[in-house]
Amino acid sequence: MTIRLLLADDQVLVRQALGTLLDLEDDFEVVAQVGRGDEVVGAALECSPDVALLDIEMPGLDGLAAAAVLAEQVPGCRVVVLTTFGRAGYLRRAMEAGAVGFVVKDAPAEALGDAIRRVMLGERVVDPALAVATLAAGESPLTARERDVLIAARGGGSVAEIAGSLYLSEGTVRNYLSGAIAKTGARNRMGAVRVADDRGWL
Amino acid sequence: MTIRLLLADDQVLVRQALGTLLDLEDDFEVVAQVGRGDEVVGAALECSPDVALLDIEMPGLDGLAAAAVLAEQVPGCRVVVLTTFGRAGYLRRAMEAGAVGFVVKDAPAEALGDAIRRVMLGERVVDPALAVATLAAGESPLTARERDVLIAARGGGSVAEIAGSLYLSEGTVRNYLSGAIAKTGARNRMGAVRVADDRGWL
DNA sequence: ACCGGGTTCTGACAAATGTCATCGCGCACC
DNA sequence: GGTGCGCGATGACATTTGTCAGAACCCGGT
Repeated sequence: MTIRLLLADDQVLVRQALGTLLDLEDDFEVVAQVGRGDEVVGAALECSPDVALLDIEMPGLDGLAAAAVLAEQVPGCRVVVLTTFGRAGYLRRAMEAGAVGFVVKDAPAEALGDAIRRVMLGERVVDPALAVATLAAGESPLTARERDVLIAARGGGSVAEIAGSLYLSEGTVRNYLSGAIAKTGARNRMGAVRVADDRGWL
Repeated sequence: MTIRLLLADDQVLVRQALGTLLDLEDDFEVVAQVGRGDEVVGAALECSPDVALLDIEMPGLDGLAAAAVLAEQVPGCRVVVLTTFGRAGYLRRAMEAGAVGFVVKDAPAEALGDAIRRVMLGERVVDPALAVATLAAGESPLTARERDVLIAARGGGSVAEIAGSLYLSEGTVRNYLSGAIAKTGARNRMGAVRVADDRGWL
């Protein structure tokens, strides 16, 4: 009895390579391949895969959002997030989105097959080192607005531009920025953006 | 007669998948796989591949630097750069480093095989759209020092920290930063870093 | 009804950043 | 030998950031 797989990754070359690799295994069958997050659900409804392998960085809809929709609309399909970056926040958000597995592209190929087979047995599969890092990063101490401001600041704009895009006064933006800088332990905006981003707080 | 390939990519999963994909073709044989830039030359000397496929983002030594060393020390080996990002500056730097091919991971799998076969015939292979973008981005207008300062600024440090790490006075750093901001058309440090980075000027 | 916390604003202040003019030094090019 | 350009520095200045206190509002909990 073969395990039916859906593969979502925006890099065609990587997706095809991964597809061939997995198809070589006797118990795997890649039944759908998509290159955009917003095509995931449609393909899953059509092909009813057992496991969906989702990259995070994708156009249209990111893999985490796609996982959330998938968990809701196609409950029979287990989600394994497969990503380049073993960033702490990604893991937490993946779990919150209903994923049951999390594999980094740095892992050896057997680890992927292994993970797929184990989630089919009902297990949750996560790299232990990454799990520790995630716990260490902890919950975000940022308020919703501080988060918004940091996201807007990521683009590199001035306080005036951030204020404009969020319809806030400049003083308010400076206040939130100040709070975010304090909470992240950084010494300026750039540092705060980097820290918060790394920890997955954005 | 098979074409001998060396494959360099730090993401094990991607590398293995790509390896299997290429090995399935009758006229390809993957004779070496490495995960770090500084292992490329050693492996090439040992296995004498016809074509080296190099990712750019790698630990140790980046793919562009590896390409340069390879072109010098193993002249019989053609270099094809294989990267995630079709960023303008990468292409130029790859060409300067002696690469004869440039393939984006967004391309379909046949494009890669095609590129390999064509470089073996002595052709140079580059995605035309990317070539245009590269020409549009133009040569870097930054002086060597402006570039250094921007690179140091990328980490998010203050002027004092940048000055310290480059052994310059703070005023000088501010001057270079100012010049870089003007030349990139940005309105502050963050913007300048982003623009210059995107255009491959760093 | 009261308290606490998040949101939004203002005003004031210090520190960091960006701009500009100007100087001397060395190197390459004509 | 002069000219131009990049490097490195200084000083002065305007602007932008970051910090802090205070005040008003809304909302949820006790």
